[in-house]
Amino acid sequence: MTSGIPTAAISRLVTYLRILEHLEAENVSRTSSNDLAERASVTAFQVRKDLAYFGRFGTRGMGYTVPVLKRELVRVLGLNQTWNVVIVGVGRLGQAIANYPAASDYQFTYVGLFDVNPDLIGQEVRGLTVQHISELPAFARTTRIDMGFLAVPPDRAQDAAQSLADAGVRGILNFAPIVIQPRTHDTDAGPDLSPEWRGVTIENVDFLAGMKRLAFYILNPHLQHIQTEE
Amino acid sequence: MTSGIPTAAISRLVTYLRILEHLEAENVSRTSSNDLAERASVTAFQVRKDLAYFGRFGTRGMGYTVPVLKRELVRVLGLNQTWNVVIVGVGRLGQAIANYPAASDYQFTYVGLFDVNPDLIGQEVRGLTVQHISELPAFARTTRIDMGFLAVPPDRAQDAAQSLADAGVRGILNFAPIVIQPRTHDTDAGPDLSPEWRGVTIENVDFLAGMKRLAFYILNPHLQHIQTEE
DNA sequence: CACTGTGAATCCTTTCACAGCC
DNA sequence: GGCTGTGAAAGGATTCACAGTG
Repeated sequence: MTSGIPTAAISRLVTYLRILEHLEAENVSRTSSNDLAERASVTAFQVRKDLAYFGRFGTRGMGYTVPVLKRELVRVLGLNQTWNVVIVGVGRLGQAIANYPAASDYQFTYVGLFDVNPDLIGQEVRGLTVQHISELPAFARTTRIDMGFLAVPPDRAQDAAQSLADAGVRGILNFAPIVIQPRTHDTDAGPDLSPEWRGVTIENVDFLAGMKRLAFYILNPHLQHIQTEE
Repeated sequence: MTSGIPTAAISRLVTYLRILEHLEAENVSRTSSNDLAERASVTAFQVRKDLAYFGRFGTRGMGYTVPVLKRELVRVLGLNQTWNVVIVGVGRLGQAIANYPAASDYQFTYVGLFDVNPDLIGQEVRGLTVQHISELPAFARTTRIDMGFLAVPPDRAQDAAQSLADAGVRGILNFAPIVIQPRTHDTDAGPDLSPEWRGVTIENVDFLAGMKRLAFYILNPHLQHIQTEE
């Protein structure tokens, strides 16, 4: 990371935000780097450093006020604006995601569901009609799509990812157990990203990988790390 | 990590293994650090270093033979032995996991499903009868449980994790959006893990966090990182 | 000659100690 | 006095250059 903010810090910010939501729900109005650290299973140094990357949100000698820090983290993470999401792949996993209660927190909105299975097309899932993936380009011309969630079988994931990139999404949350290859074209200065992949971010959520890592750490407790986030 | 193996290396080994399975399925018999690197979106240095933590699996001047390297990674990751898994939480997400096709690859076997919802108890899911979570201790006395997958709502996740630890699991794959707190008891040398949590590894698979990180990186493309694994 | 395996160098992340402020 | 914010130090992870070998 050239610009100084560790990617792990972003994961931790998400955790801090969740803790603040919890504290707010319990009407706790103040907290501290120590309190947050304990709840997040990190050190207080880490909490303060992570927050310091983005500003000064506390009061020395006092700590943090829950609603203020929460608001600031929401802003930093971009959760105070709308995000239009499509899901590609509406099998069991895609439906579980679509129906997951907290997933439409903040301004995330599912705007379209796509699949190739004729049995699914036309079905209603969470108030949306499943469309064939071939409808995605037309759909993208009428509706802004910010993110795509990819919950198709592994052998279809690369093509589906390409469809999402072609549709102009800015980010892909990939549930399939593959590494997505952004398409490249060759220039004389080596291969370069195709324009539809410029600035597209990919996050992987891969439980098969998680279960294999778990096997490894169970067998090798000496290099244990208590808790990992992919 | 005091002992020298970066945790990120383990994630990458899982990726290399997947690539090797893919190559084997296509009857490719040889590969190289360069080929693996390209497919995994990392550098060839990284591939060689990651493999070197565990042994010498290649031939200088030649590369790696696919079945050999695959077998070695399977062994390193502990996938050549049986793993008995229970799922706690058999809602939509738990069922999607139980039915995910590749999840019973290698020697992973689902041996029990648990929930608290009366509508689910007694139902068959993937050939197993859903039991009430209160049956878990008795079940654990008759069947060895290696891992627990935790797919319950966030407000039940801490208690369910405790039940899994009490049942003697060695690892928890946590799908709930919370940080699990291993129970501690206080000694004069500070707080210490309770015995049931000794050596228990936790891996988090959190798509809500993934979607929030995605929002952040879409908004901050200058600190982009192409692809992250939680 | 090609490609692996690896100590050394670099880079990044976390930890620390303390200055700054309420 | 207590707790945040931060430059500096320590610790890890990645990159590199090249020695080693079929």
